[in-house]
Amino acid sequence: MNIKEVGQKAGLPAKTIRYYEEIGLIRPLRGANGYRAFREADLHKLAFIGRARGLGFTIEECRRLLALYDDKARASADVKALAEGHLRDIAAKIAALRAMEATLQGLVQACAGDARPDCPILTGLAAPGAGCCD
Amino acid sequence: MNIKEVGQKAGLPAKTIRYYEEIGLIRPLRGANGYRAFREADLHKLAFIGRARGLGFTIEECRRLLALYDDKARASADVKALAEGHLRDIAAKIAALRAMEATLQGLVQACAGDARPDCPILTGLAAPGAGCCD
DNA sequence: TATGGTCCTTCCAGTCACCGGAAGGTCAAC
DNA sequence: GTTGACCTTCCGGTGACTGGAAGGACCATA
Repeated sequence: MNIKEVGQKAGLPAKTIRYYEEIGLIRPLRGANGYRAFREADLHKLAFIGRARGLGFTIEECRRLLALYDDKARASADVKALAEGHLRDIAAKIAALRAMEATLQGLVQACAGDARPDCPILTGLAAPGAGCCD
Repeated sequence: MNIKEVGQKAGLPAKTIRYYEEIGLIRPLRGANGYRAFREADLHKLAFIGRARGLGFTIEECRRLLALYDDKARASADVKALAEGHLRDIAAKIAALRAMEATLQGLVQACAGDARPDCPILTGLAAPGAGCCD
């Protein structure tokens, strides 16, 4: 398989796959013409990485997940710990975004949104608490 | 005011303030010794930027917010539109994170997390749908 | 056989919003 | 005069790619 074909099957752009090779996540063979030659195992690995990335795991976490996947003597507790750590990261990000959302929604609701210049959003940013509803 | 003092008052590290000058967000004066000399107006602006960044606005959005803040003939509708656009971005990010969280939670709950190698998290990543609960 | 189009390769640079550190100048206190 | 804390600029790195240029490879058709 050439890079484009494997990319289509794994749902990843060719550029990304080259990058994954560069950082040592995958090691495809090379043909006589210098083209990368992907086997089924490479495709499998790429799809695995793609799904892990889709769940928000970092590249380094993907690397560890792949190592655990390859390690037939792994303890599922190690995988679970990794995933739970990531779940905590996700929860923290959601909480931070929700806090932003709540504050900003308060400001937006107070803003008339007409042709006049008076704007609680700007005054709220200029001096929290003094403006309106921070 | 020197950079450290203004940084403490605005809640921003000196590095960040130098960066903001580099990209043209602020233009502090310079003393005879080459040190940046910050006025009250600079501090005000920096605090404004800091709060906007804290709400997740990008640097470019901060630039536009500052321009609107300086424009006494602005329409509050323009500010509101900017904020609402950002609110949509936030909502989209939250939705994406929640989707990740839900999927990952399903996998984590199915995982025994003991010393055995069997792991629905890994099989779920290796082949969605086949593994367990994707 | 020429030619065109689509693939492949590497390398370089850019993204975003900074952060760390090195090398060197300045200032205030003791 | 000598610390030590500040300031300056410049360079490089972060994460995970993405875009583009320059050049080689492959295949089908005229």
